[in-house]
Amino acid sequence: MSGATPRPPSRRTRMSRAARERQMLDVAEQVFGEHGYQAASMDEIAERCGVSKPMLYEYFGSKDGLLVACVTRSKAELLDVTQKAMAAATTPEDILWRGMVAYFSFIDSHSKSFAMLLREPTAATPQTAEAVEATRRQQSTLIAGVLATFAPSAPADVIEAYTQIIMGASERMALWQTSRPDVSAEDAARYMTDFCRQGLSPYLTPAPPRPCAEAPREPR
Amino acid sequence: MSGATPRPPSRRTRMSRAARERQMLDVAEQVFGEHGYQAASMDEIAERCGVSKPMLYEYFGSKDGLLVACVTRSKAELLDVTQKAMAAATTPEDILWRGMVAYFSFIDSHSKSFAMLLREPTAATPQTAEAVEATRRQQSTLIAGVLATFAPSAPADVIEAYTQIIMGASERMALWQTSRPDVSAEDAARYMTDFCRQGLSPYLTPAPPRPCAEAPREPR
DNA sequence: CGCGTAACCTACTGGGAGTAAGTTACCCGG
DNA sequence: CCGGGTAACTTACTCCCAGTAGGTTACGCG
Repeated sequence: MSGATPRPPSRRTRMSRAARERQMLDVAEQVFGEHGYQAASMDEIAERCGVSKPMLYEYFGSKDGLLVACVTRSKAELLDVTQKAMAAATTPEDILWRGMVAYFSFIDSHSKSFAMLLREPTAATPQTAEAVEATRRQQSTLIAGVLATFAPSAPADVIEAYTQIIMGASERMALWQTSRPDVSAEDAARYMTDFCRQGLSPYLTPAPPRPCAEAPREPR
Repeated sequence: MSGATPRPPSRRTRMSRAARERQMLDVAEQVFGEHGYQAASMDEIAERCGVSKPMLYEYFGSKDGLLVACVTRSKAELLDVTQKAMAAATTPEDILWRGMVAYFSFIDSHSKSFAMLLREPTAATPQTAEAVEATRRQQSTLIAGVLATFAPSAPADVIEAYTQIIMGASERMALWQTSRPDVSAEDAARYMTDFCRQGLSPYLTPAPPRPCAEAPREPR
């Protein structure tokens, strides 16, 4: 590697497409994370790559395409991490626990950029929204699978609803965790698994004024 | 156009500031809801108001300011609706139930624009993010209050975490509900309250392989 | 009736997304 | 070593839209 010396100025290093794309995704993820999608400019991303703007368009088509590519890469990484974590589990509860820890750890390490993804989905075109939604679907499938194992007696609509609940709760929890440095990924995972397992019941008063007959009825 | 306009040419009605502002907010809420924040153009909003763009800037300062004003108005409305609903309740469970129904009903009726708010928070400036976050804080306060009543024995960190969980779950549930016409606001509320009350425990297998000693530990 | 002011306008600037068309460096077969 | 083909890269634009400067009209009111 004679010319691979890390010198930013003067000498422009010409890169292979694959390498340049990877670098662009790294830079884009960072810039999007710093300013948010809308405020990030393609010129800035190009400049930080040491390259001119049309290259970005050559490789990713549009600003939106660049975001989609970032999302897609993260999605793959997240899926990989969570699946690997869950594969090591034995009981359903353990699956849930390990999955949650993996999820919160992942977001913890990618916090800035991933928080952006969670809050800024529909940036411009439906394309982006679709990519983010695809990530959710992927996670949903995973969760729904766990739920089905966890609760084989639950009807489909309840599984679906609870999957959504868990998705939303996890995302909010992740966002909250990034703003609370004293809350570790394990803490977040524990809150989630505890809540999923029993809800509020551990804290209910021992003699609750809860006539089950007239309460908003049981899940059918 | 060839003069086929349904309204007479001199119809340019001059309005009081208050009335015009209200109209602008109505139109903006609709346009933002239709296209999303980023894709919505100030020119279109102005045109639909039958007014020119600088008027919008005169009254709201910026595109962002307009969004913030929309959010603020919706926030007040939502708070009003949920508080009124909860005031009529008797037991803590009833509070939760009524609050949830009110929340989902509100979003159901404002679906397009409110879904936009839920998914598109950090549009441009921190100002907008702040306004949306303020709405969340308001709701969080409400929820945390209910939780404290519901579960007086729960420690503060659990209350905080569970509040976030419920917030996130509700938002996701609301989004899901808008895409599922067969799910009513009451259905959504029922899923939520059931999950909050007991989590997954009703569906757990009667003889669960759950050694509590090594399981991710209980909420402290 | 005229005068102050608030509602409203036309016509512009500026910045960033996206593009057309040209230039340079690297690889590879003679 | 040498051309030439192609992939990496550039300059220099266009267009669209947020935001603005400054002027114009209509309404209330003394």
